[in-house]
Amino acid sequence: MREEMQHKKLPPRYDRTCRRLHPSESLSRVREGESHVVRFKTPSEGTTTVADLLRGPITVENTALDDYILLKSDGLPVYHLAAMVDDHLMGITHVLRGSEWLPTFPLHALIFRAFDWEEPVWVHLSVFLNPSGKGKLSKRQAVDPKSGVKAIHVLDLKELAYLPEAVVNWIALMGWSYDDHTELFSMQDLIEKFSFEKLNPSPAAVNYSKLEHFNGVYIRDLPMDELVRRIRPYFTTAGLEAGDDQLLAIAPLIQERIRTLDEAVAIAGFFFREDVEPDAEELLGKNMDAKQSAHAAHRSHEVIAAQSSMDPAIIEPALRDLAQELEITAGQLFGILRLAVTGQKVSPPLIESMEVIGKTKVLERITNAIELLEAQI
RNA sequence: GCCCCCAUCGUCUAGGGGACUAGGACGUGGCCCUUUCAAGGCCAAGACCGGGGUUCGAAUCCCCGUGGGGGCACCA
Repeated sequence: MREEMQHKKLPPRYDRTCRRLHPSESLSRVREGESHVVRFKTPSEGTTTVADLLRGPITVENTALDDYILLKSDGLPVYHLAAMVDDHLMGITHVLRGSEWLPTFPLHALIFRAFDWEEPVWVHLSVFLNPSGKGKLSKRQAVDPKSGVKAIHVLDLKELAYLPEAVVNWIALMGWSYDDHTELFSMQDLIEKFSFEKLNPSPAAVNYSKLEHFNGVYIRDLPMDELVRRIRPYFTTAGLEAGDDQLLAIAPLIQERIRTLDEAVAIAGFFFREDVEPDAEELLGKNMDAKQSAHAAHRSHEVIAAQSSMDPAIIEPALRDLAQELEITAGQLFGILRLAVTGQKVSPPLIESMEVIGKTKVLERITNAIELLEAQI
């Protein structure tokens, strides 16, 4: 069968001009070099029923179907033909694909039937929608915090410092569930527990906050040395020289505080910087003025300097005693020291952090803070 | 416009005629713990899209609306 050159305005479908040509005429016109394509001779009446594992039988009027092109005028097959032949030749038993393929599903089944091939089991999965639930999640969508859209490509997700196991778990639970309460699945669990019956045919909006949650769960579940291995690259990228011993020391301090791996640098970068630069105003203790704060810092310096070790079991009681002596709360005192030592208002546990940083550097940083405070008096 | 698919808390979902006062998770709010932030514990608010049927009985089955999604190439 071949197609005449026609230039109708937006024909909804092929008008079947050449459908009734005798094969011998088609053949001779092809031999004369006439441009042609090969189409599927779709039944002109009746209905076609195809079966999807999740959606049951789907019936369409054959009149709604076109005589689809199978071989293009350049002789190459279109996807519809090529993929079906390929699947058959490879002995594919189950075809799992996105529901956007539903409209061409009848054609695909018809091709199998025309060849008298055994049809595979067809499963049309639900599509992922944007976080807003409006529109299909675009594969090419770039990271866009405004719309809540980040990325869906695994490489992008990795770039965003998500753990592969968290991503797997997250995606597995979109459009599929195991029961009414189990949420954590390793790849091995999924291999064992996955079943077609529990697949959900309705579209699902992606929920990145749930990915964050899973990521936190998996980070907390990591053995310490593994956590070190995973966060190390982010320190390197940030230009911070972090030894494994040091990273191993801080890992327990940050493990339950980070939701993505790159946050390790933001929360713990101060461990590896030569100096910290606390904001002078933030250095003030809660409800305290510069003079009181400077005095507290000064006394802390003396107390810490006097200790034989940076062991938290020794430092913490000493500092608590000091707070009592200064008639301020431990929270007030720790607040000042936190800024002084870490340069941050939010940090890993202070006393433990000081131990990792070491006495010399801690005292240096406190001295620096005292200067900043005294300048404000 | 035409065709197809889908429809339970804001989101992901459990549910497949009575077990539903509709369960879990994320998120949100509150409380506890606490040197900050987290983590953890406890509590709370929060849904069966609407209307008709079927049935002794519907979140569950059927129909019609409505809404959402997808597709209408000599791309894949």
